[in-house]
Amino acid sequence: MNYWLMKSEPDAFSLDDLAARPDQTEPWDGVRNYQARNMMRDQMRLGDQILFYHSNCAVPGVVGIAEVASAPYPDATAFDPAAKYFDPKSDPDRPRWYLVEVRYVRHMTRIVSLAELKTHADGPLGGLPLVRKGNRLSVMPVTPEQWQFILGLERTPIDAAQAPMGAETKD
DNA sequence: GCCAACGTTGGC
DNA sequence: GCCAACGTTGGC
Repeated sequence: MNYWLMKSEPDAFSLDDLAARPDQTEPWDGVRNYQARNMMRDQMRLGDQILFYHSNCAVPGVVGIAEVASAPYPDATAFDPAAKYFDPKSDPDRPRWYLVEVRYVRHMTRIVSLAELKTHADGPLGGLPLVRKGNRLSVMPVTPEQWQFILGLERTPIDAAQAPMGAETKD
């Protein structure tokens, strides 16, 4: 089994939105980045575990767990001229874009913020693209060690003296 | 809202 | 194949 981190803008599609879906499952359509596509198409397997990450929001960070709920298949939104992510270079005979379905597992007991994750960028999370400057990948692999470490952070209360700027709840 | 970092496009 | 221009991502 593999581990992943997947980003979503909560204004567009949040973890709550996923939990509210029928079967708590959603096709992860709209990915138009080759690296992200390759990981979904070539490496994701049913049951792989996903850190669900909220980007472009007040407190970016890992908000929950999801899992891969289907085999990869072509992203049909690329074929639809009316769709936001229409791509005329993709057609059903030679699909350019692929997706997997993602199923809700649970919310984190607390948000593990990007700011907090970054405090470990020179340690256990050194190899995680998310904490490296300028990273824009919306789907990335997570090692078993990184996965366990991040879940360990979840179980550890934030020490106020060590809390990164911005990790506190906004007022 | 700003802007740095990045990926893609297209002229040459 | 190079690279400047452009559009997008996403933290802050």
